Amino acid sequence: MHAHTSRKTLTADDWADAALDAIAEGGLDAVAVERLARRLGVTKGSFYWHFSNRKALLKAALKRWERQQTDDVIARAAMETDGAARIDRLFRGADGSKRAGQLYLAFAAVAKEPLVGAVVRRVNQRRIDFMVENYQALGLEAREARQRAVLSYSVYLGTLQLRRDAPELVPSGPEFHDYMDYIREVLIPGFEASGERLAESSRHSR
Amino acid sequence: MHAHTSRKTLTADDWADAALDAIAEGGLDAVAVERLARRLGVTKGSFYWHFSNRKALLKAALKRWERQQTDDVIARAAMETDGAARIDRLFRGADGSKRAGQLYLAFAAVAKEPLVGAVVRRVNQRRIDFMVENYQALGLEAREARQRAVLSYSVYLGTLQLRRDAPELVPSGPEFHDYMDYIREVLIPGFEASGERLAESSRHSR
DNA sequence: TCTATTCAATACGTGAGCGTATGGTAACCC
DNA sequence: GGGTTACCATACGCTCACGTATTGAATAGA
Repeated sequence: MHAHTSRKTLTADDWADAALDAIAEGGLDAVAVERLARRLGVTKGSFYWHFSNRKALLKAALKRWERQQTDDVIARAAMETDGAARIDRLFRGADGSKRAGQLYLAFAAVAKEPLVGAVVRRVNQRRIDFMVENYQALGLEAREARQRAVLSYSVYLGTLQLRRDAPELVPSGPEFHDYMDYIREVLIPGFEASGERLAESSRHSR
Repeated sequence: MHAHTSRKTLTADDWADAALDAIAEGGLDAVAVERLARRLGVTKGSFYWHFSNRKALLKAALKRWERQQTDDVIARAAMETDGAARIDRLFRGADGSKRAGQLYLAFAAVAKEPLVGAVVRRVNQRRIDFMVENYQALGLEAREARQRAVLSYSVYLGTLQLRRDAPELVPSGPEFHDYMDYIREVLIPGFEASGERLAESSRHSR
């Protein structure tokens, strides 16, 4: 179950990953040296050899997280050919990795700490910039591309939040695809629901 | 500056309000008995007379918050005549009270605590239900009304989050009204931008 | 084999926060 | 005015977490 049975000696990255896991599950407070040590099957003695203090661990964890959530995610999405598919891919990511969402929310919750806040701002910045590019690639001029990007990203964040705080409220199961189609229809210009089963909806003329 | 100069003796509600203030500013961890006491100009002795323990204070604070964020907010929005105006009002509320937003995010961040989580779920439930009613009042049938309600509420939450974590990214100043009009146009069926100044936008045909 | 380096265990000191116990002081009641 | 009640202060013990200091063991290199 635990990973500490594989290698016999720990690295700084092992600690950083453990910190990220802890944050995802229990928030920033869960990053407690002794608790992580127990989790890794060692004691504090190990930790203070790899890091000078708790803050250094946080920096390392934040660094890893930032890379994963910008370069990596964007690189993966950039593999799609057109802007619409990229936007769609980012949205699917929201549903996909639960850990990623938990991590963002946990970090964002303590964005008041300057160390964390700076990284959170950069992550948001890069994500939205990427969104803007995608919308521009779809033919929108700068101003509207930015509006749509911000709105889309807000939907992303809000869905993340709602799925965590009240999962029973967000459509799932058979209604899930309908809901996703509706979102795409609203947020992706030129998108039309495949099945066209939203007969009387989407036009409010009643 | 502080309010403790007005009355000479504290009440349980004073403590609950102080707790809510602390949560809004510093998260749940900021609810520390001794710190609140200093803030109120007294010592722990006072606290443990009004409450049996910290948990009891949290319960009281949550109770107050739940009422404020459901009954009160909804009652105020219900004063509007039609559904569109009500939805619009709820969105304005997001921009209005900063404290309310901070409070929601702070509570939601610790929704894992059963005590908090139950309340957060109820608050979300009632808000979304109210949204659904409004969309139904606009002529949408149940299924689509729910989809739109969830999406709108997600936008609400996401904007809240984004305004806190990266305020420079969300349109403000002169662009703010344009952005709000865009949001309304997307989320409120039958809405058309008043000034019609979105000449070449809002139709992606370029 | 001897030794330096790497990694970890143990023991200790400090501070913050919770909760308890007990004492103090006004106001009010009779 | 003596006593009860409401409200608060002070002092104490406990736990948890951070960080330091010191010791221990394994491994690699010479």
